[in-house]
Amino acid sequence: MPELPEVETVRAGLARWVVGRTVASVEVRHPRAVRRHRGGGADLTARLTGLRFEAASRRGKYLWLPLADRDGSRGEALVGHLGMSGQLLVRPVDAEDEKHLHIRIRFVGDQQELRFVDQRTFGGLLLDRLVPAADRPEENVPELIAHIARDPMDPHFDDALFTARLRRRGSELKRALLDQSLVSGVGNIYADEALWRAEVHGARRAGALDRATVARLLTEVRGVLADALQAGGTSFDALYVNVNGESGYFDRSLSVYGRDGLPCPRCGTAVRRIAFMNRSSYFCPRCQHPPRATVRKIV
DNA sequence: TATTTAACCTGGACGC
DNA sequence: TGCGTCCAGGTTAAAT
Repeated sequence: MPELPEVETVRAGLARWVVGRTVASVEVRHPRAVRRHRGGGADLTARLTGLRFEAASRRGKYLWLPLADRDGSRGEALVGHLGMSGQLLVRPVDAEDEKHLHIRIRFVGDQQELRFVDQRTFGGLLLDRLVPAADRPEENVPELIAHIARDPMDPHFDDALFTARLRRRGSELKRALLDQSLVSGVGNIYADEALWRAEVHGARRAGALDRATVARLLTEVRGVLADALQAGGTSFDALYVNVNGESGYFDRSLSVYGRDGLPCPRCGTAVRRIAFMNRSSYFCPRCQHPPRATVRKIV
């Protein structure tokens, strides 16, 4: 499923294939794909047609394409989230429709079109107003995601601020890592991988971590994201904005995620799976010693 | 206010 | 083969 590295690969594809093009038509085929657009599909279609995409931006797992208005002024963007199974594909206009094709955008004088395809429809597109970023007013972000923190790959990510905010949290560490208002772009898979690399158990209290541990964790979060981004980049195909909405190309590099019962690559101890937040967490019980309460719960 | 839970959704895997 | 159940997980509204 798309996390930061996958979304960044999509953003790079959009920057190459979509930026500079003017929307000729929009077809919304599934209302759920535009459920977060206040005016619905007809409104999105009417307001987007005739506008030109100026850039391709990203924060965490959100993408947006700022629009040049008809009079040249800026103010809105097409915002997208891929959810768990969403794909943004650039396809020839005569290519067969995908089974779960929900939105089609055609461009003026172009034989390729942008398609939003999403099996589980957790993702979607909307048109949103751009507002100044809270920490850097010269930078615009869609209003919808103004509350989301920068991701650790962002050059303006503030390590000291993150450390301070994390250490004020009373919740478990993994829950904090998945909180997009604290740090964006980290999902269930890469949270588990980063925690394993840092040799920290996700059930530890965030507020109980010392600064050195937080620094080590942040380094490993960046490391796992960078590795995944590199893997995503190597599979990039020129025709598709993103070849693979299903996770896959980073699978070979996963150390604990999805490896219940298999040996930890570092110490050989069997990897454990526990239920957490209605999903699964994977960890090495030797490298990542659980806090006492968790030991009681999983034994 | 801060934190936690449940719901949304589809298709593959699995058990019977 | 067919049916029912479980599972995957990002986001957010609702509940605690």
